[in-house]
This record gives sequence, structure tokens and C-alpha cells, in this order.
Amino acid sequence: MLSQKTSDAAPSAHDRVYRALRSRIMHGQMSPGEALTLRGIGKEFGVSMTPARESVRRLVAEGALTLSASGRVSAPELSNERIEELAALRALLEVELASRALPRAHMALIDRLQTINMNVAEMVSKRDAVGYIRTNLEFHRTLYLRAQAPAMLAIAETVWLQLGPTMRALYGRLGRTEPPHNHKLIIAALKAGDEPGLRLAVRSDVTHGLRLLAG
Amino acid sequence: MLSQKTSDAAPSAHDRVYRALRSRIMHGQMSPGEALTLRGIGKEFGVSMTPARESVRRLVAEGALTLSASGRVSAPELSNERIEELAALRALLEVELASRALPRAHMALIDRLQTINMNVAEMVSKRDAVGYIRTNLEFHRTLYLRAQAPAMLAIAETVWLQLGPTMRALYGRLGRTEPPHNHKLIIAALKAGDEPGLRLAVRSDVTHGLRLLAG
DNA sequence: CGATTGCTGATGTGATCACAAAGGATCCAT
DNA sequence: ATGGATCCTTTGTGATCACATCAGCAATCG
Repeated sequence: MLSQKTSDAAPSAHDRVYRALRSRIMHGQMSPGEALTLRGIGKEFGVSMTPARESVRRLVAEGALTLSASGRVSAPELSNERIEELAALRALLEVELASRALPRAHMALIDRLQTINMNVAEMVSKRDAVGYIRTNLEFHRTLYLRAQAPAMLAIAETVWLQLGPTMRALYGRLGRTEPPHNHKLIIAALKAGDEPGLRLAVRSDVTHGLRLLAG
Repeated sequence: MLSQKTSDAAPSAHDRVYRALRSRIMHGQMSPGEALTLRGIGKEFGVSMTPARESVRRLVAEGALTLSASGRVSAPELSNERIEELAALRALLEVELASRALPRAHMALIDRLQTINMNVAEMVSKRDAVGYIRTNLEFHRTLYLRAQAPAMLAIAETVWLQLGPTMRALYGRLGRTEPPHNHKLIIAALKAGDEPGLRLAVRSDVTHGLRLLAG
């Protein structure tokens, strides 16, 4: 799911469009229900309808966009049931990924996570929703990359993608002064080599924000 | 992932092609490495390259097909690491799905599972690889549908899809006389309301065959 | 004043075409 | 016989076009 081609030497037009839209969706730069048109995308990226269509179809296949019965495409408006299910999926997958990353997590990685976490805190203090989502996902991805489980990570990213448009809405309702407390628990558990603690911390981090959105 | 459109009233050309190819891949009717061409697909289904391309792109996005650097498309040849990872994913997801289905599993469902299981046994005795794969997946899907977790089920089916072309290769090496013993354990655990037993049985069923393929 | 019907612009779909690149086969040289 | 270079066929990509359909809006009627 991450890289369509095994070699990304020649970025085709549809791939460029795909990546741009994907990033926009995953980072909460689209609101739920917001519509897109093929001709509009084509115009924005200077391509014809063909690559625009392929990008959109691919994103629809990944659940990042919704296709209405008439073929109109828009960012999904998730039901509470679906949000809860996606949150459960995040918990299931990311706990496993973190657990697999734990034995390989050396100091260099933990340092990097702490640096990223400072950026997360900065985004929170700046009330930068998009920046917060991006750095937060970067924190998780950096950890999970150590799990050496690309298929699992790809699926986890697909779940993030599906939650993207809903994320910003979450940020709005969220008690914003919250520094990333759970991230510190994750880092502490990594340092201590405490697997049960790590699993719990990841589960809490992933579940907490989404629970209040669904409820 | 399952239904591209919320309403499947008007089956568009690319959707028809997509479904046909998807079924072919998932049921092991394509060998790993087998190539496809857009014009060939178009000719086979009586459509132009456009719907053929969309179907293929969608299947590539789902990991059901592999796109070479030059855009050529073929059924994936999975590495052992990837097979093991996909097996782990199946275990993770399907144990959860079974666990969620358990409290909702009434007698009617168990009866249905037993009927399907007879078909599985029949396919095994007939040495029908495709039929075996199809009925086996039907067994699992029937159970998981009770979990009321469409997103999770969709992801599980994506994993099945990725394993599809490899499945038949598995069947060849598999001790074929094996009747679906683990399926009986699953049914027994469902009858007894035994959640730990169910989790173990599902994990064994999902993991066993794939382990020897990867090893 | 509100609901319904009819219309118009906008939108997705699929076909076709031109083009570039890749793969394979053939031919030649060693 | 074998290795390599060359040519040609096949293949994917992206653009454009014709067509059917849908959404939104306006005019009309109750």
C-alpha cells in the first residue's frame, strides 16, 4: 500500500497526485464530507482526468475517500460505530507493532522519538492541528518501522488514512492543553524494556482521543 | 474495500472486471508471477483499456497484484518473510473477529458452519484446490460476519487476497488427507462458549498451513 | 409561502488515440 | 554454439472526446 511501484525512480503523474491527496487526507487537511471532482483535481495538478481518476480510485480502494452511488467522491463521514472499529484496529495493530519493535529499540531510536515528541508538544502549544497530526503520526511510524513488519505497518497507515478527515474534528473537541502524556509512557516503557507497559501505553494513546470522538 | 460503491445497483464495467479478477486471485486461480496485460483483460471482458486499468490499479492498491517498475502487472511472488507476516496478520485479525462473533453465535450459525465444513471436507477429498480455498474462506467469512465489524473483516479479506496466489502452491505441498480438524475445534468452542479455546483454534487453523509454506 | 417539476450546467464513465519505453526475438560476430 | 547489438512488437501512460446521468436551481403550481 505504501509504494505502488517497487522502484520509485520515475514518479508518474498519477502517483504524484495520489501522494499529494493522500497526505492531505491523512493529515486532516480535508473535512469529512468535503467533495472532490476529477476535473478539479486535474486542473489543480496540471494533469488530465485520467491520472486524477486513478489516484481517486486508489484512495477509494484504501478507504481514504468515499464514492457515492453516482460516482461522486468525497472525504468520508464516519459513523460512530466505524470510528470505534477503526480505533480498535489501531489498538490491535499498533500494540503488536510496538511489541515487535521493542526488542530492537536501541538508544538512538529512543532519542529520535523524544525529539519528535518535542515537536508534537510544540504543535500542541501552537494549536496547529495539521502539524500535530503529522508529527504524532511520525512518532508512531518511527517506532513501528523498527518492527520490520511492512505489511502490518501498511495496514496501520491505511487505518490512519481512513481516520484522517475525522482527526481534525477530534482535535477541535479535544482538551487541547494535553501534552502527549502517553508518548512519555511509551518512551519510558521502551527504556525499561517493559513489554506489558508498552502495550498498555500504546493502547491508551491510540484509544483515548478517539473514544471521546465516538462517544 | 468490499464494496466500492455504497449502492451496487448499477454494476459498472470496471467493477465487474474488478470482481472477476479479485475472485480469481483470492481463490488461487492465478499462479505467483503470472502476468496480466491491460489489453488482454479488456479483450477477455469485452471492455476497453480504461476499466481494465482501473480494476488492476485497485487490485494493486489492495496488494492483490504487483506492479513492476515498468508498469507491468503480475500476481505477487511472496517472500517467506512476507508470508509469515501475513499469517501473523491473519492470526491477529481473525482471532479478534472470532472473539467478537462468539457472543452472537447462535445455533443457526453453528449449523451453517457445519454445513459449510462438510463442503470443505468434500473439496479436500476431491483434491479440488480452488474449491477448497473457496469453501474454507466461506467458512471463516460466515463466522466473522457475526462480529459486526465490517472494517476489520474488509482488512482480513485483503490479507486473504494477498495470499491467494500463494494458497494453491500451499495446497500442493500440504498433507492433503487432512480433514479440517481445526474447523471442528472452532465449532466445538463456539458451542461451548469457550473463548480461549476459540482463540486458540482460530489461531491454529490460520497459522498451521502457512507455517510450513514459509518454512 | 412551500413543495414539486423541469431544465441546465457539471460530473463520471468508457473508448480511442498518440507516444514512449520496455521486452523479446533475430541476426551477426566471435 | 554463444554472447551481444539491433529492430520490432507489445505494453503502459496520459490526453481527449462523446455520452449518459446526476445535482442543484429556478420557475411554476397548489
